[in-house]
Amino acid sequence: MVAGGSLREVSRRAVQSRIARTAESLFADKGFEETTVDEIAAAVGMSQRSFFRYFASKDEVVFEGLERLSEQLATRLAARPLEEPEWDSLRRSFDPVAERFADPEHREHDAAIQRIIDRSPRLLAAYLCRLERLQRALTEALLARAVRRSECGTDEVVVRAMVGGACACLHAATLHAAEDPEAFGRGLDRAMTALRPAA
Amino acid sequence: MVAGGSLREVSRRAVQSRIARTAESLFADKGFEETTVDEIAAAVGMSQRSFFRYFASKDEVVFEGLERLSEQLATRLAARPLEEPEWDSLRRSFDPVAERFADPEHREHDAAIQRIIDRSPRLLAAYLCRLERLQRALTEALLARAVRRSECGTDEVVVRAMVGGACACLHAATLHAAEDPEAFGRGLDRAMTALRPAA
DNA sequence: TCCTCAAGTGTCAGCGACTGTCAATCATTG
DNA sequence: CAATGATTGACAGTCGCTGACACTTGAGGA
Repeated sequence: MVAGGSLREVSRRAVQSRIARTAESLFADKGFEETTVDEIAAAVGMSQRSFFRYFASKDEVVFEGLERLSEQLATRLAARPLEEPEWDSLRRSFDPVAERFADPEHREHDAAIQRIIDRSPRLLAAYLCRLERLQRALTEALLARAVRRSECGTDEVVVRAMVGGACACLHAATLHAAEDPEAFGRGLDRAMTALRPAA
Repeated sequence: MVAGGSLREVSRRAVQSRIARTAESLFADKGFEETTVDEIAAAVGMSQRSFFRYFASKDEVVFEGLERLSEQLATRLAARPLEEPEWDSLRRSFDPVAERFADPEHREHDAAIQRIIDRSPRLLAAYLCRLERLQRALTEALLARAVRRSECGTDEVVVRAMVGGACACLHAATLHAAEDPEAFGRGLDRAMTALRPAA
């Protein structure tokens, strides 16, 4: 577990976020598909080849921040108390997302990114892929918890479905928040209350 | 609403499924990413350009059948009785999927396709995209139903989340069925029973 | 001080998905 | 038979992305 990273990694991160900022403004202006990697690289002042040394693909630029948030959720879930009902643990692990929506500055930025994603089928696909990966991570966390509680009879399908259901609530609230950003938290709570499993 | 389509469309469909069959066997042999469109076209006996006249992208070949199944689910849901609880309607609209898993011939074919999808990140993304589209369609169907029952107070976020939860059950059962195809139906029922909303 | 080594970069060449264009072909219809 | 419209192949081009190689630069040791 490395916290900050070496000096080299820090400067690498700095370049990455410079690229990301530049690219995002281009995407917002012209759209994702209409912006070529060459243009981004030129705007940053580097060759196309170097762009691909910082990001494995054009898609990744957009999801730079989301990746970190996603990891945060998984570690949060793992840190919840063992006795807490799983549904509540899932809800609590979503808190960082709600906090981002509460902070106006982050909200503005995230909304811009979401607009970019919604307008590009390719990006939507990539986004859903990340969501799927998040679900796998959350499922593993819950399964590991079940083991630690020495519940041998845990039904993997049910856990997977429950995580999927919770993430569906998150996704639905996010879509809803596209129209009314303030309503994210309330929407999420309504959805998760309505879908709460009986057990 | 056209049922069969004109003679031209029928022959077009025939060519499409010939391409699809050829492509699938190539994918199964060498993998999706490792098979070029040129190879597929050559194997079918046409130019690459013509391939793209039948399929908008290389991805689409794989999802030819799934698309139809998806439409089937949406129309099924719309046809369920108004009084039926939404969760039950969703479960019933999934019946065609269960039936496919029950039929050994279809199951074999679908399992092959699923293996292809699972081995390619790009295809997984495309698959999740279709699932998302299915969710949109199902959500619309349920919302339309609420209108017909003249329930004005329907919470769109909750409906969206509920559909998402049901589809999460479907997805979880599908993943589970990758290991044990016979267990699809049981897995789906366990998941949907466990996640059934209280209301 | 000079040499060396490693990291970062630019250039170039190439692959594969996909698109636009145009001319040739083929079947249909009058 | 001639005109028309749909289908096709051939070709050229764009864009995302990768591999190979040469160059620069800055840090550290001889």
